[in-house]
Parts: sequence; C-alpha cells; structure tokens
Amino acid sequence: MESETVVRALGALAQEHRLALFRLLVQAGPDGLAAGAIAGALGVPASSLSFHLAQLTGAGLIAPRRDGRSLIYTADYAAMNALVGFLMQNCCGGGAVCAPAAACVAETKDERKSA
Amino acid sequence: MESETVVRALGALAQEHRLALFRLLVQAGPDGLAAGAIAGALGVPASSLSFHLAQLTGAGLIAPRRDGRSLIYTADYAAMNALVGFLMQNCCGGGAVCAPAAACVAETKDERKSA
DNA sequence: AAATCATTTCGATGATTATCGAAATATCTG
DNA sequence: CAGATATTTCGATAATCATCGAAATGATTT
Repeated sequence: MESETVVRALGALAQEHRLALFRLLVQAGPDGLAAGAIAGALGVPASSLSFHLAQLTGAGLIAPRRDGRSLIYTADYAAMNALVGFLMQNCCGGGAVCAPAAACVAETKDERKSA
Repeated sequence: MESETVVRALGALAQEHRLALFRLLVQAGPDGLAAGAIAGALGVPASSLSFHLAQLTGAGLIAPRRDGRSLIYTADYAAMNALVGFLMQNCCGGGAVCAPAAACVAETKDERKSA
C-alpha cells in the first residue's frame, strides 16, 4: 500500500462523522446502507453527508452502488484490511509489538452489538 | 479507546510528514530520536517539524524526554496498539474480517532492528 | 411528461491546518 | 556570565476542510 493512499485513508477516517459513518457501514455488512438512511442515523444534513461520503469514497474505503433511486454504500473490507496491515507492518515495530494476538482472535460474534 | 481519541490519532497520522515521522520513530525504537535528527531525516525546517511533533504528542502517539539540550522523541507503542485494536474491533466487522491472521503472526522478532 | 423522491453539486462562509522565518526559551560549555 | 546549540513559540499567510441551504441531476411512478 502506498504511503499517499494511507494518508488519504487515515484522513478520511479522521473525522467524527466519517468515523461513525464507516463503523455504521461495517456493521451493516455487505448489504450496505442508502445515503438517506445514513443521514438519518448520523443526524447530518444530506448535503453535508454527501461531502463525507465523497471523502470516504475517494479514499477507497467505501463504494456506492445504485439501487433504484437510492445509492447504497458499502464498506470496502479489503481497503480497510490493507490499511490495518500497513499500520501493523510499518508503524508497529514489525507487527508483533502492537496489536497483540488477542486483537486478532477478536471477540465472539455475539459480542458485536447487533446494530 | 474513546472515539474522540481515535479521531485525533488518525488525524495526527494523516499527513505525509507526520506519517514518515512516526515510522521513523518506530524504527528507531525505545532510544528514540532527537528533534534535530528528525528534521534532518525528513528535510523539514525546525519550526515546521516542531508543529508536527506537537500534533503527534498531543494525540499521544509519541512522547518527548529531555537529554541535555536535545529533546528525544519516542513512539508510544501502547497508543498505537490501542489505535490498531480499535480499528480492528470497530471498523473490521468484528476483527476477523480485516487483518488476516498472517498480519498478526508477523515477522520474527529478529527482523526488528535492535534499538 | 409531470410530479415525486433520493442524492449530489454549487456557492458561500467560518474554522482548522501547514508552512516557515524571526524571536524567545532552555541547556550546556568555557 | 557570555557564547553557542537545540528546540519551541509567535505571527503571518496560503491552503484545505466542514457545514449547509438552494438548485441541479437521476430515477421512479402514474
């Protein structure tokens, strides 16, 4: 992963609304969420949300698909994977120092809030 | 880890010079690097560098200690650990989806420069 | 094709960020 | 204490970001 791509992805997530947005899409899974639904969930005006969606899309972290008149956004897991991988390899002293094994095993699926 | 802290840490890393800076400190290990040495390595004027150091310090990702007239900065692995952990838990569909096991097993300890 | 619904683009505005020289602060050396 | 070295703070400037209403674009329904 190129360093410029990383900077862009980090910047996209470095904002309250956008971090919440991305987490929401991760929770929503492959089905994704329509822009309107996201705006409702986050309490952000449509035009503001559109700006944030564009940032995240530009960074490659989410992608839209059209369904009727709605645009449905989904999280791009591969991109997030690459980002986390980069951080672990380049910013964690070689991988083992940060992100203890526990974090990878992660919680049992039940621990995730059902959204 | 609180979401505001995460936003701050992401923002601190979301800048070319600062990402390079942090990687440099990670490589340098616990011995750290003096501000002057960092400025030289990055080719950034002292006053500009100081700004970036303050951002990273404010985000809790690095910390200074004084040694004579030099200020030596070191990466805070625990903070980075927390950040990566947060991303994996909250932005990766439960942990298992992103960051494949391979990334956690990581390289053998020898691959880290001694420091 | 007209009315409606979902979303984006435009334009304007205030806030934050990045940059860098000059001056200030802190520490060491003689 | 005076001079030299390391780094930060100050002040100014240009650039980017976040916000939001109004208008434009796309798609559906009748």
